[in-house]
Amino acid sequence: MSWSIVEVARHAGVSSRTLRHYDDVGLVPPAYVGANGYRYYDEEALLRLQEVLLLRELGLPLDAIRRILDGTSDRTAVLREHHSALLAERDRLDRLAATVRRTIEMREGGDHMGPEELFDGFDADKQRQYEAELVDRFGPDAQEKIDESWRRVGAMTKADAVRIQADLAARDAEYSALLDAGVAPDDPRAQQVTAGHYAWVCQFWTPSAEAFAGLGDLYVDSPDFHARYDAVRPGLAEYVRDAMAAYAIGTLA
Amino acid sequence: MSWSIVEVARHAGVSSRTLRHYDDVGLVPPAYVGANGYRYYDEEALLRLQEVLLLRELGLPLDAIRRILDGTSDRTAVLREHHSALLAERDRLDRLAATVRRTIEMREGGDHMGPEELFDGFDADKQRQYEAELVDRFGPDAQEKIDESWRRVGAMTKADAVRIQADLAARDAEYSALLDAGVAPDDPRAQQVTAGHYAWVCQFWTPSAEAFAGLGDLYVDSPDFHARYDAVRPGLAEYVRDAMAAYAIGTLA
DNA sequence: GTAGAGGTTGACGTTGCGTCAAGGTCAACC
DNA sequence: GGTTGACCTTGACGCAACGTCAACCTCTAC
Repeated sequence: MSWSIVEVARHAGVSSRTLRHYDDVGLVPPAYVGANGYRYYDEEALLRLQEVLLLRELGLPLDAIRRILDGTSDRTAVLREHHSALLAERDRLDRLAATVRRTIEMREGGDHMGPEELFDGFDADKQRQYEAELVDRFGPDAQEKIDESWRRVGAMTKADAVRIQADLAARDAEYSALLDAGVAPDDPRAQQVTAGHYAWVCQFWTPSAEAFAGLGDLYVDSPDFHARYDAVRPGLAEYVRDAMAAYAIGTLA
Repeated sequence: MSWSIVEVARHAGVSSRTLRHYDDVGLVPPAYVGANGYRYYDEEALLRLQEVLLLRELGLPLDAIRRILDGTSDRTAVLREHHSALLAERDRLDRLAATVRRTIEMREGGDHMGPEELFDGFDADKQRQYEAELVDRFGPDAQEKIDESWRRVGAMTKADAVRIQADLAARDAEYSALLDAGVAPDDPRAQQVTAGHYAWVCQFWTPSAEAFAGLGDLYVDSPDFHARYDAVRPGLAEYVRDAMAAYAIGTLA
């Protein structure tokens, strides 16, 4: 016995378009094509279709389904791999949802402060930008560092912020004086200031050597950071970057 | 100051193809196009790009990003909605992973039995097919019922299975006799048999009226079930379906 | 013959690019 | 000026799994 495409589609709960697609890709061919050009399906084809629909329901791609049904892949192995992929994707979405939630909370404000309040003129969105840049540059590990910095910042008070800002301003001045005096960025005097700078950053997160040097790059590459340093003194962003790079190589590595 | 597309791409960590795409869709236009036809980006364009990349990192579609940046959508509202969608998708993947895991376990066997052992000639894959069909027909709520049936079946013994199979065979014979005697499916005599049938099904799961009638449909629509009933007596599948439908309307609804 | 349901092929669309072809532009170097 | 290699353009096809639509043929009942 055989059925037309619309009969099969109705019975199987799919569209005739889907069935034609499956025929086109060789996944579920009809039993035969009539003289009228119509597709007719028999019971064997229906059973194969049921198998396909079941596996598709599990989220497997059509190509994987074909390999299973044609016996070129082991069904259990494919399902295991798929299971792992599903768990990984679920975890990724979980983390992403947490990131979005935190972004929402940042925008709505709260009692605790964020690092943006430690940098004049920066807002939550820009901070997010720099975090994304860090992750882009150093890979997903950087996200852990960023999360760590949020925890530390979350524990700070306004008084802490005032002290940290004063500390930052003082270091700007120190770097600027060294630049004026023609002290090379890798000179011990400059490196002493950079050690303080490093300690300052460690209030938020503990960068590796590479990350610390990368942070210096960010000061130069980012228009906001660059403008901020140049407002203190032209060329300061590059100077600080070079001092940080030297410190990363000479002390942190 | 302005930068060429490759300079921007390198700095931002995206491809020039991406930048051209963003220009094409009006999301991040360059500051100007030179006489040579090249795109040049200024700081404003870079900042907009950073915003785009940040929001894309959060998983937002480009169209949503555009609406946010153009001020036609409220950023927080969009993020809230996106957050909900992410959680929903995460949950869906979680459930799907659990289904896949269970499918794997079924294929690897175990000590406990499945309903397929209660229906001669059915195997794990076909059972999965029918579960998928039930979910398709009645929505995700059916999955809970299926899960419930697995728990009940898991607690059964082989002796239970023998009794249940004998019970099933007896009911087949009863339905067949009624059909032979020309008793209408909604006749009280037939409905009495169907009451027993319903109780039989309730050993596995407790169907709603709609689901019970749907199960009857499944007996007719599914080639395997249909063949099984027809092996007892031609036309029996339809008869049972009609009896079940009458019982669903007259007693369960 | 007509009307309506059913069926075909062909083609475009979806989202966000990756890849490639063909050809022009730029800058450094000889 | 010519050459080379990097850079840049537009145009186009591909990806995965169909949904949608147009144009036209087929089937069945009236």
